[in-house]
Amino acid sequence: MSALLKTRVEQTLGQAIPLTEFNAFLDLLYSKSFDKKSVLAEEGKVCKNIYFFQKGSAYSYILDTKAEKHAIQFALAGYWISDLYSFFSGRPGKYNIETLEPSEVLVLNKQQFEAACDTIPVFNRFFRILIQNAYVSLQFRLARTNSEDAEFRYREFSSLHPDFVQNIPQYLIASYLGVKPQSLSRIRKALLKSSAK
Amino acid sequence: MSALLKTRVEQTLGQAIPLTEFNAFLDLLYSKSFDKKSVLAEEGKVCKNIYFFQKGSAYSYILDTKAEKHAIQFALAGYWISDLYSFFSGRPGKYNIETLEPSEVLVLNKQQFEAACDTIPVFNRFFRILIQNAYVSLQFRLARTNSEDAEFRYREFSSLHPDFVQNIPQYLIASYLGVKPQSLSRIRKALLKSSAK
DNA sequence: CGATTTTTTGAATCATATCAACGTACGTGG
DNA sequence: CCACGTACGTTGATATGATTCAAAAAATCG
Repeated sequence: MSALLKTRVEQTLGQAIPLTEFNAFLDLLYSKSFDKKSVLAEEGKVCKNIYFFQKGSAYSYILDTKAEKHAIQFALAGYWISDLYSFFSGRPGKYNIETLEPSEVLVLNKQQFEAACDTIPVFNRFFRILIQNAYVSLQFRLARTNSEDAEFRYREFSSLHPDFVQNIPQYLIASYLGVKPQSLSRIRKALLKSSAK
Repeated sequence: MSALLKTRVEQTLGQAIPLTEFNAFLDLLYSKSFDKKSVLAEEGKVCKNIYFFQKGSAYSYILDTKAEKHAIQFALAGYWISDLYSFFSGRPGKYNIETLEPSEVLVLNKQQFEAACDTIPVFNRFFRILIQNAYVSLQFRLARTNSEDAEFRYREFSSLHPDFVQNIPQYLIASYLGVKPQSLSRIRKALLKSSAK
């Protein structure tokens, strides 16, 4: 029984979920531990699972034409992470997912996912909302990248995701925000100065 | 009967679709004409339709904190456009959609959409793929914005979407690519020069 | 502890934005 | 059908935010 998972699913759905349904869902997941730097998904390979983090953290990234990493998404305890495109389409993924710490995750694979959607209507809805949310947050992020400068984006990110700022290395946050680590370091310095006054 | 729609749906699905199923789907859509600059969706209002363009063109955009427009998506004949987030969630939208020319579109509203998903399994799959594609192309776009310079992005955009370059005003393409119109003008000039040699 | 990774700092450079002006095209009413 | 106004595109000069290169300082890990 994972209280964290239940809470999070209910938050996503915006409604309470009967315990019987939740337990039916829980039966479809299995628990797994990963070392630091474990690879949960790899570019070019089909991503067969969705991961729910109970402990630890991970991030997904893409390699650009110069083989540089660009952080796409972060997951801490209570977050889902996957290459949803590859997972849903069954096509080779474009992203990599790696743990940042030793982690405990619940794994949902494609067959069980389909079983959950087919047999538990509320989970059909849940996963539709999951991809919607992913889509919306991407749209928002792109709009911000195109319209605000790096300092604005970092401030917004900090207030929206203080947990990420606490737990994710700064060079990955920089990458997520679309700036170089050196620039983020300078931005933070400037913010500290101005808030000190 | 819209041959264009049938072709496009089959392309998206990657499979042929029986004529009976297609006609059942077509019955759920209705055709409508719009003047230039018609508003198909508006920020703050629930977007109740998905639009398929038979003729004409449109674009969706978001307003940033400085009230500047940022193009999100374009639609020419053969393309779908909507505020999918608002459409699926039933929540107020964050985007605006406006025609660029007098247009003829097929309209699918939420009830008919749900009817299509419930009664025609292949359309359930179709719409799931539609949002997946939207999600994937956004991910790709964000990765590019964060990793490549404006000239690269424009060249890639031109080769990927020559139809957009032909039919969409340059200042909107600039906005879509996350640069100012003046900069795109200079980029094009530089490209013309280098290709002339 | 030593080794590696991450963060900071400085100086120079670069890409894109900004401001301002002018040219061009388009379509709308006279 | 032409003229006029508005929207769009181009160009130049300058400003600015962010990158790059290089190196040192700080933090983390085995």
